[in-house]
Amino acid sequence: MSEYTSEFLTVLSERGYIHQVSDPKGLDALCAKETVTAYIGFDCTAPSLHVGSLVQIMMMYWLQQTGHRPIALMGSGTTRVGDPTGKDESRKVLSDETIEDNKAGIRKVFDKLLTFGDGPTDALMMDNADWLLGLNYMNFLRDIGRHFSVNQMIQRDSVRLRLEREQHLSFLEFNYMLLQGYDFLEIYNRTGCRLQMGGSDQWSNILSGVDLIRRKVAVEAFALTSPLLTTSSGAKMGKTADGAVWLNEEQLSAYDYWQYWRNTEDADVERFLKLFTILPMDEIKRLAALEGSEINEAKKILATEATALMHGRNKAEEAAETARKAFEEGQSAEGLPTVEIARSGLEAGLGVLSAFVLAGLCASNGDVRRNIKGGGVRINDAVEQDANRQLTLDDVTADGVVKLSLGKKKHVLLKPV
RNA sequence: GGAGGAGUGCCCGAGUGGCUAAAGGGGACGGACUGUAAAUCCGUUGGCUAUGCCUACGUUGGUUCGAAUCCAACCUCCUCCA
Repeated sequence: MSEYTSEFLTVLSERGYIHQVSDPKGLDALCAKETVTAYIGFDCTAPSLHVGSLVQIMMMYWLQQTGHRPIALMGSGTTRVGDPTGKDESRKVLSDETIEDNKAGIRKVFDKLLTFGDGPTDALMMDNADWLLGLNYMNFLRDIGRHFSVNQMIQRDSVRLRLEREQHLSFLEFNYMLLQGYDFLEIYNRTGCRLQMGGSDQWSNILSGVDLIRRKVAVEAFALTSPLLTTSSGAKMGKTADGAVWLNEEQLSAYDYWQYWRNTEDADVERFLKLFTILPMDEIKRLAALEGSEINEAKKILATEATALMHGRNKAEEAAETARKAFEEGQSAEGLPTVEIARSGLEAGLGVLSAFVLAGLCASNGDVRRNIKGGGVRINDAVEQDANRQLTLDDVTADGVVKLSLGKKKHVLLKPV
């Protein structure tokens, strides 16, 4: 199934976005014939999406680029229920207000990559709260529930595995596929959308919508999932020491975002170039052919291109330049993350411990002490071994800052104001 | 409704009266080696106004000189039966 005729599926396929498609030939024919509307759902559990969702976002980008219409579905309705799919039972109950705030933050990402509007291929933003919150249980059971076969539902991997291992499965979880299926039907009715995409873990939920649409309105709908991404050494994408790699600049600076991609493992470079940049394929092949330390060139391009998509070309170039100065010339370039402190505080003397905590480099004074002991703490590029060292105005460099470093990669400039 | 089991640090998981800020593993962070990579090796991994003090083993109370460890009640989760 590697040969597609439609531009959309060809691009997705050669760039590695496709894990499973419900009816490859049928979908391919549809995409080649007409403007297809497709949607992906996002829950509003955090104020920003992170790189874990980036594959899905990029699929929407390519959908629009190849002449189709994407719909970003905000799952603020399902978020109010709480997605039970995660194994952690300790999920917070989010207030309506928080969910609305989160939704606002998440929308920003889509504005960067998709063109919204009323044209035939302009993207749409929808919210399942609009139809889920007012749902009447009896009506839902009668109109939607009747079309779901429990016999089939328990065949789904997500359910079957739980049952086979005699693990608990709540009725709420069991219902989740109905809700998501209903979303698909509702969106089809409103927009004629016939394709739902998502991560591979969403496969069975998407199929339930495909089935529902067939039963309810006798139309063939399609499911397309992307592979679950891990790094070559098996770690989940998007997790770092400080938490998730957020897409919004309020949560993660463009510089840090650039650094995240710059530190990609060798083995992932080609895959990530295809998935997370929009560079042409022959350019990617050229970069992927680099070996040894030359791979670093490919990583820099990956970082700059990926950052440009999220934060704009200027911010990406700045981040690249800052990194070049900091790492290749050893200067304390201006673009490094900067924390402002009161000049009076420095005059009085500021302890190293406090300084590193203040700068956000360490979690606690003890954390700083440990790193001092381990030789990982530097002030203005000089290793500091005295935990009682006081920073004063004498430590301010010609650039008007004090450069604090933790390890070789993390730098923060303290700027007295 | 009945019977049984479980809740330990970021996660998994030992511990069943003092030697326990709590084995071991994972993860993470720092160091060495490199290419701001991987692998490997070494170190660290509750907080503080720090030779001491405080907080911590689901919650609350109790027994005890002393409890993560014993007792009681409660909460939560799980399994089986109905």
